[in-house]
Amino acid sequence: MEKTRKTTLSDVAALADVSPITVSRALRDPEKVSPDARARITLAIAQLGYVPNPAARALASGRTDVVGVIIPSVSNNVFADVMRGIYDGLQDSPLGVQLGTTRYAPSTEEQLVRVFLSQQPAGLIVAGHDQSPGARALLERADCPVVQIMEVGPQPIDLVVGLSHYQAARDGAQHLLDRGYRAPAFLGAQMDPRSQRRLAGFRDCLIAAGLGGDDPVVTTPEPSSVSLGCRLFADLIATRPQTDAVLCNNDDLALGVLFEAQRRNIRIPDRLGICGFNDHEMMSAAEPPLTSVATDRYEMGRAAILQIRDRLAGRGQPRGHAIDLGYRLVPRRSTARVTA
Amino acid sequence: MEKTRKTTLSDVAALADVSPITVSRALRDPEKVSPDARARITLAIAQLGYVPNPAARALASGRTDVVGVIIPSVSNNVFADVMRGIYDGLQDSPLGVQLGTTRYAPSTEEQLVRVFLSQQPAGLIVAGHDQSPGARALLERADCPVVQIMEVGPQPIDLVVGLSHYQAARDGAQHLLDRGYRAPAFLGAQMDPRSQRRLAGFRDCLIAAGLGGDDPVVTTPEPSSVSLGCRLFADLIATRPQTDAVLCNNDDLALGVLFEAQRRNIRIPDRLGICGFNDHEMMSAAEPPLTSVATDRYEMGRAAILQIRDRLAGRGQPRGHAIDLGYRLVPRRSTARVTA
DNA sequence: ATCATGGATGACAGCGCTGTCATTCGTCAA
DNA sequence: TTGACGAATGACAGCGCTGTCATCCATGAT
Repeated sequence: MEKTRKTTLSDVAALADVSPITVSRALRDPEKVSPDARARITLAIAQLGYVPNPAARALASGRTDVVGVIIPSVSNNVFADVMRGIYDGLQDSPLGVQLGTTRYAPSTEEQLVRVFLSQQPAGLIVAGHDQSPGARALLERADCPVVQIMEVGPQPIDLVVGLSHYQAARDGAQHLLDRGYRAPAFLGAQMDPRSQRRLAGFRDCLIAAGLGGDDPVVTTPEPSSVSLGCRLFADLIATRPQTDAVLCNNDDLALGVLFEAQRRNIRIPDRLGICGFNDHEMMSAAEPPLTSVATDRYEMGRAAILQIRDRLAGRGQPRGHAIDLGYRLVPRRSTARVTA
Repeated sequence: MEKTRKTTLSDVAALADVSPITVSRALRDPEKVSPDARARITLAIAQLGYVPNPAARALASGRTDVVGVIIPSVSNNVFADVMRGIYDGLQDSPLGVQLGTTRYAPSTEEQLVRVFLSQQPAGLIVAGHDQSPGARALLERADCPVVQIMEVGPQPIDLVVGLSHYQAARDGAQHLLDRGYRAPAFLGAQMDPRSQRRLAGFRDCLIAAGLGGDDPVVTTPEPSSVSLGCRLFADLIATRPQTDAVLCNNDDLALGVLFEAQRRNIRIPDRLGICGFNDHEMMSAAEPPLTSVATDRYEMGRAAILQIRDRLAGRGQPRGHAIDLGYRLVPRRSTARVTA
């Protein structure tokens, strides 16, 4: 097989009978090229099957069409939804994505920020606002839009799309109290900063209700899973048999609690109330359907990309702009106790 | 804030008192540089906080450190597991990932292949072996390793890591028959080519058992979900009330069937057997635990990357090499019928 | 002492594109 | 008719790195 040199801008230019720079402009900024030349160039590109070389573009212009995305993990289905939003937000744009995973390690995150920024990305999306001081300094100095997603909080670096996990969990806990549960517990896995904030919301709700005596909390740093929900719930009722409701740090755990409760013939919602977090699609399908605090992970990713696209188009929001996507308590049968 | 020019190879070279090319070599191929020079260079890099410019590297060398990954969707949790394997396989390598999603559209896939290949990737990972003729031609001509994942099949393009979905589903169906079920049905969503092959395995199993009379199959092109499992199962028993077992195209659907059966007080496994596909973690946690055909999605991603890394290191497998990761039937209570 | 050898290093050019001017040409007001 | 102006286009250089070949020097064999 013959080594065929890739077709370049100059090849297109020669065929279209213009100079290379005009082809470059036709690609980058069609308005600036006469309709006539543009037509010839378009034709030549099609005939030659020309595809621009992004490395050369990046080198010459000091910009890339890549958005860096730094998240803790790809297997967490919260981030799967976010990624779907990101990819949808990218539609009809020349942008691509470079994904990095921190595995919940701040040092890895800082390293990724450094590497991504050195590649002059079109924008950067990072999860949360608990970056290390070093990473934060780098991001503040970045000359591209930076979007912190997942969570709203104080002192944004640049743009923010998220919600208050503290409030969301606090409302979830309040819902349990409103339904007449008097000994709710908190179950958490993979206790990242957002989970910590949810836990704080739960605790404050109990304290405000005068139920803050002991601390009905079972957590683990292990990654979340349905099986883990079973185990944590087993631990919980072994140590606190009086528990009459659980606020779960996420839906996986809630599903595990449901299964374990079924195994032990614990009646839901009468003997035990269950509330999840995120409102994954399966929650409404379960039997009984499971209450959850709904978050819009998909929109989180999509909005983040749109923020970046707006900025690149020159009509973006100013530094410090935050979009609070909020949350929505979705009460279902798993907490529909007949109030005593 | 002052516009600080990025530090380049030459800056490092000047500080280390060597020529730029020696720095380049120290980075790329440390063996070829004297220990003395190497030490000075390492120091200079640290002092300056130098980070190489990948665009310049790519332009000059015609190679990048990016592996292109082309999958149908990021939200499908099968691919989430694959991605986790890919990222783990990347550990301790200079490689990065560029992800593209086809949304199950062959034309999008071909477009992505074209764009990715034009960027001279270090390797390419594509899902399945049902590429369009155009995409296939491009991939065959690619001058980088190409790994087809998910499925083993005839006429590999280059490397393959997968399993036989036909056999896996056929074994799943056979398991239902072995357990005494006599009217099993197939439930499928998002009927991509691999799902089609699973369906074929199911059908052939029934035919071989002399049960091939009608065609107890309910499918939909919609994306899979737990709720969809509920609905499809409702449709199924409305039209085929004699159904005594379901082989589900994936675990989401199986979970939906479980919930819907619970809602209708259909006893599992006696009145209805349920078998899923993939053996997602939740299957063992469910009540009753759900039988599934286990596949190793994580290893699929990891092995694909390792194949590419081996190739790049010059000790790779020859073109046409296929790794069959197989599958494993995991019988659980959901099909533990007391055989009549 | 001489030369072949190989390891270490360097000079040069160029990868494909775009930023920054400069140039050309047609149009319109004076 | 003339000059000013803006739209369209082009020339040039250079982005930061690496492939290729050339050079240098210490070593050991002759």
